[in-house]
Amino acid sequence: MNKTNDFSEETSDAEDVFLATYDPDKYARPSVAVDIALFTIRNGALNILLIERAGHPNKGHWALPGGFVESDEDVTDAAYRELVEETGIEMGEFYLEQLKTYGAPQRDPRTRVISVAHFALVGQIETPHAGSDAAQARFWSIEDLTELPLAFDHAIIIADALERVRSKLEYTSIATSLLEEPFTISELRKVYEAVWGTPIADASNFARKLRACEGFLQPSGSATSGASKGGRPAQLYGPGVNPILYPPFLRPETSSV
Amino acid sequence: MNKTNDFSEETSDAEDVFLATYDPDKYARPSVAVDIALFTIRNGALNILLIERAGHPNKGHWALPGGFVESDEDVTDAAYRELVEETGIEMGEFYLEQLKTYGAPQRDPRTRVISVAHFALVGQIETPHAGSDAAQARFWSIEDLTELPLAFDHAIIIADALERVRSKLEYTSIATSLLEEPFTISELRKVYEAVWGTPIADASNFARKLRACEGFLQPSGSATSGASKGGRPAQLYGPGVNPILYPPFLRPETSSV
DNA sequence: AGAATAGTGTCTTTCAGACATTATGTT
DNA sequence: AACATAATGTCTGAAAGACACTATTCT
Repeated sequence: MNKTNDFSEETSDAEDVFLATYDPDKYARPSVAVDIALFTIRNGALNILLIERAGHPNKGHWALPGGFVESDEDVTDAAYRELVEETGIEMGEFYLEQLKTYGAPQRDPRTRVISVAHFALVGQIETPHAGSDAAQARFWSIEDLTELPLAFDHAIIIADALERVRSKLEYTSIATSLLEEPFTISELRKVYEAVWGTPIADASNFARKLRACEGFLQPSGSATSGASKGGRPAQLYGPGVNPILYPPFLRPETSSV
Repeated sequence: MNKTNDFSEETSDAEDVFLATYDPDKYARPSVAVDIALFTIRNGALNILLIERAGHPNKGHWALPGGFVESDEDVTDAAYRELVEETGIEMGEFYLEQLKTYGAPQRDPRTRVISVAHFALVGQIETPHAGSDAAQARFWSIEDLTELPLAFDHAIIIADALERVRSKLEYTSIATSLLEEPFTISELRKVYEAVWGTPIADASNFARKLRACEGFLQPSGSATSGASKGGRPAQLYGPGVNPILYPPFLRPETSSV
C-alpha cells in the first residue's frame, strides 16, 4: 500500500484493504442532504412545517424542508442555512440540533440520498411562503399528520424528532425556544402540554419545580399586566444560564407510551 | 421546472430552487463513511478498539475502525459489516447503535468525508488482528487515551460515544451487552463501575433496584458455584424482555460532571 | 361580589442512599 | 473458625403528586 497517487495512504475513515480493492462503482459517492423538522406552537398545538411536493415521485405528498450539503460546508451549517433560506427566520431566533442520519439505500427511489435529519424549534413565526418553485409550504398540527400523505421516510423522521423533542423537554430548557421572551410559567406549561399532547395535572407543582432549579429560569423582575381574562399577574421570565432541569420533570406515563 | 432529464423533478430532500441553480462543483458529492467506537471490558476497565494509522496524514496516530458505505448499502448495515470484517465477531454477538454524524468540511484534510459514527458493545473478544495492511489494531483502556495521539476528530467522537454509553447505562440494559451470559448482578455492577469510572457506593441497593424492575433481568434459576474466593453463590441472570430500567439508576454526581 | 389565574402550605407516597443484619458459600 | 460474597431489613431524607388554601387581578 504505497502507491504514488493521491490516495496512496489509507483514508481516514476506511482501511487500506478497501482501497486495495477499490471499485468506483461500489463506492459511488451518495448525495448528502439535510432535512429539518421545524416545530412551533400554533393555537395551543404543536405544529410542524411541511412542503408539498409538486413533482414525482411522491407528488402531492408532504415533505420536510431540506437541501443538499454544499461541498465546503459543515453538515449542521447546511441545516441552519436551509432553514434560514426557506423560512426567512434569522439565525439566533431558533434552536437547531442534529437528530439522526437516515441512510436506507432506497429511501429516495431516484438516486442514493443520505439525509442527516435535524430538528428545530422556534417561537412566533409567520407562515413561510413556498420556495421559488410551485411547492406549497405550511404548518400542520401534529395531530393532523395521521391523515396526511408524507413523502419518502419522512413519517419516520418526524416520529423520531417528536420523540426526541418530547424527551428533551423533561430535562432541558429547549421548551423556552418555542416561546417569545419574556414568558410566564403558565405559558411555558402550555408549551409542555402542547408538545406532550397531555395536560399537566398540577400547574402549581410544575411551576414550583421549575423555580426550584437554580439558574433554569431568569426572572425579569416584571409581571404581566392587563389584557388577560383576570387573575393575579404572573412573573415574567427568560431562559436562565442553566439549560439542564434537575431534577427532571417527567412526562405523565400515559403520554410516554 | 419541467425539464425532461432525469432530474426534472425536485429531489426528495432538496427543493427545486437548488436544482434550478445546480452547480456540480458546489454540490460535489462527499464520501460517506462509518466509524465505530467498539467498547469492551478488559481487566475490569473499559476498553476501546483503535487502529494505528500506517500512512499520512496522522501517521502513527490512532483511529476508530471504519470504512466507506457501499452504494447499495444501508448506513447502519455498513457499520455492522465493517465491525464483522475487522474484528471477526459474529452478528448478534454485539450491540450496535448509531451515535451521530460528523460533517465538518476539513475533518479529513485530503477529501471531503462525512462520517456517520456508531458505537458498539461486546463481551469477551480476542484482540483482533490488524487488517490486511500493516496497521496495528489493539484495545486501549479509556483511561490511557489522554496520552494517546488520536487521528482526525476521533477524540471528539470517542468522547461523545463515551458520554452516550455512560448515559444509556442509567436507563437501559445495554450494559448486559458487555457481558457473556449468564452473569451475576455483581458482574453487571462491575461493568457499571468500569464504564462510569467510579465505584457504586452500595452494591446491595444496586442489586435490589435491578431486581425490582420487572422483566429487566431474566433469572436463569441456577447460581454460581466454585472457582471463587468464597462467599455465598450468586444467582445467574440473562437480559430480560424489558430493555428499559425504570426507575433509572443514575450515575453518582461525581462522574456525571 | 364573583370569576379567573398565580402562587404557597402541607400531607402522603415513593424512592435513593446509608447502614445493619442475615445467609451461604470457600479456605 | 475466619473470611468473603450475596441478599434482606430498616431507617432517613429528598422528591413527586394530590389537594387545600391564600393572593391579586379583571369584569
